[in-house]
Amino acid sequence: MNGRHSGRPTLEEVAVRAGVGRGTVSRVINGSPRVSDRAKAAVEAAIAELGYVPNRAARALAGNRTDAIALVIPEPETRLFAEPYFSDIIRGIGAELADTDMQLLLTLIRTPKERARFGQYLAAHRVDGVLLVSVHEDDPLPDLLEQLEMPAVLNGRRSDLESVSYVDADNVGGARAAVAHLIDRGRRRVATITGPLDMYVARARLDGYRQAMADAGLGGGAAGGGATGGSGAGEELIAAGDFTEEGGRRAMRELLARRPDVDGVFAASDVMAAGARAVLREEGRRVPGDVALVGFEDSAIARHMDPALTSVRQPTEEMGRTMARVLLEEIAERAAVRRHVVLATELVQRESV
Amino acid sequence: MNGRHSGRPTLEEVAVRAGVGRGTVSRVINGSPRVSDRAKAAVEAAIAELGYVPNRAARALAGNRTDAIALVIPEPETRLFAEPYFSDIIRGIGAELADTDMQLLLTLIRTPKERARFGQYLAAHRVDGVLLVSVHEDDPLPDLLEQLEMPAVLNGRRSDLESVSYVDADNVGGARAAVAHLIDRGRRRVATITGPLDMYVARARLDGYRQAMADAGLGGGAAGGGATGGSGAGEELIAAGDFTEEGGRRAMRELLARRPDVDGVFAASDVMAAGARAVLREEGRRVPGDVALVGFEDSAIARHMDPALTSVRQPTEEMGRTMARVLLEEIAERAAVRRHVVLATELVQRESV
DNA sequence: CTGAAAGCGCTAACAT
DNA sequence: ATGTTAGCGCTTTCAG
Repeated sequence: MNGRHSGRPTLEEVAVRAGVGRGTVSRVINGSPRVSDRAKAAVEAAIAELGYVPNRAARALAGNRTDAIALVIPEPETRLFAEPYFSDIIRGIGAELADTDMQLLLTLIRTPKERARFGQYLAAHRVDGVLLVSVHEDDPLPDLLEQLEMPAVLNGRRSDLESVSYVDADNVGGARAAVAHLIDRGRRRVATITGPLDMYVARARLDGYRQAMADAGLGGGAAGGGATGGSGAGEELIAAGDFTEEGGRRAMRELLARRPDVDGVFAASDVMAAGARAVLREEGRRVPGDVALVGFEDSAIARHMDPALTSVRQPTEEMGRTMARVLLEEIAERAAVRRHVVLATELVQRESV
Repeated sequence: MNGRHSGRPTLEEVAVRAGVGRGTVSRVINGSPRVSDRAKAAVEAAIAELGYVPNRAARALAGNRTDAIALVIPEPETRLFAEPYFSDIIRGIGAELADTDMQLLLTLIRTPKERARFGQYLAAHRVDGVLLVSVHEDDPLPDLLEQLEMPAVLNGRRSDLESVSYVDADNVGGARAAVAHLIDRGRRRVATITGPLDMYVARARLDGYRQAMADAGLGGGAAGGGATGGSGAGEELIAAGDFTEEGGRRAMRELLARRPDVDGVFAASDVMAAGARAVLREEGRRVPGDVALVGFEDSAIARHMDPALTSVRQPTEEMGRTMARVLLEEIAERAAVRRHVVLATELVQRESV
């Protein structure tokens, strides 16, 4: 009735080999300080000799934890935000997790049904924490996570009042710098192509645009303090996009129709900037000669865009790293301490403008 | 000594509620046919009422499996092959796994040390199977996997003699179609920019080039049957790249130096095609007027390249799907049946050339 | 067809 | 400091 060993040595065998009890072996493995050096050495030797590797499942079962975290990616977003952004995030997360024995579970959520099932998923204690990217304002997942008291970190935030821990780029600052740059270069009729305004990131970038315009005394709207509201004459310099190239095209056409004299455009994403540039060229405008473009670097295509195109770079990989670090901390302390991290962006000037 | 319930209902509770034994509940959950309809109904009702979700750790421990597979990505490759390729693969894998309760573990391997640790990782039975992308010819991982009798599926293959299961795109066919296309359009001095020839995928694409050249009676080398060997006058139309844009530039310059009269180029990746195009333009050649370009679509930038640029499209997402499907099959049958799947590519003609 | 019982390998509380 | 013991929740014989 015994002995259908799966081949691999168990903690028990290590204990025997080392001439100690199982408890001691467990303590050594988990780095408990309450072990004599002698015992510790013996155990470590036995582990090495036997090639012992702890069984995760057993550990998870007994310890009521999984040593795994989930990276949740809503499927639609994966397309929108151009993939390299995620790649970098993932790279960062991976880098941070490398020293840990924490596993990274990839969880793609594509349907509302799967979204619903996610609750169960978490409930089943299948992960110690959750990393969430591309959260929309009305995303119920963060609240669910909070209810379940599940450690979680968002990439970005739903609003200024985000309660769940998050790591975000300084979108306002980045946008502001981008627009200020255009203005510094002598552009006066600077327009912006926004992202979908139900996303905080899009609103933040629009805010940055407004602030920069206001700072320069140009009529970019009512802002200056950070409020997204505000309307006025400058509104005709604002066109809504949706972070897609086609959206960028549409918005650029709209802008051109409303203000043929536009001489600078800040697009809230490089993909939209690419679309805008295409339209500008079709319309016979020189870029950046007639119209200068600055985009937010969300995607790899930035590297393949017009070399003269300046853009706002986000510390994407660093964000991934930070997300993981924050999550690990949150898991370590059982307390629900929320952390809000905003990382600086950088204006990468490609050429003349 | 008991009762520090974690809150969630257990199989035992379901059994009590349904008025059956634990064994029966387990059978129902695992879809065993050896259960009466009555018992099954009772158990299902109890499960629904209690909101029972099986505990994966317990299951893994008792069943000696994990219901998880690992997607292994060598870090360096992640950069090379431009990320969208992976994104699509992952999307496909995710889609296929959605109906399963199989988990996807993301495993980034960046250092030789981590590569070494991977053996332990597997040994600890932490996954039921492995998905491997971007395998180099000298990659030891596939062999390790085979030794361990671990179900595994590669994306691509190390050579024509690959022993491990794989899912690959028809690189030879794609390259051949691309070059044939150029020749059909009247190009006669068609060159190729290859990938690193220590990768099968690069050799396969070169083979395709050679075959098409030979078919047309143009001196593309000695080939025709698939051998990569072969030299001759046509060799000067072949330049080695490394799948990077800069590599594409270098190769293009080389080509131009050797054969200023080149009128068509098949680049083994779109990233290199982009580099080649940049050089061509710098040199004052019109693309595709003077020199027509066809690239293999590995990356998203294809979408942003010259609209006149025709390219070879791979069924990337489908490949991911297939990989997952094949792996699941391999896991299901305990036997080590190797499957080799080659999916067709498609020539996407953008415009005139 | 279905209970009962024996673990899977580990952690953690309890005695020493 | 360390051995012992009792489970964690599930799968799987083994008897009926």
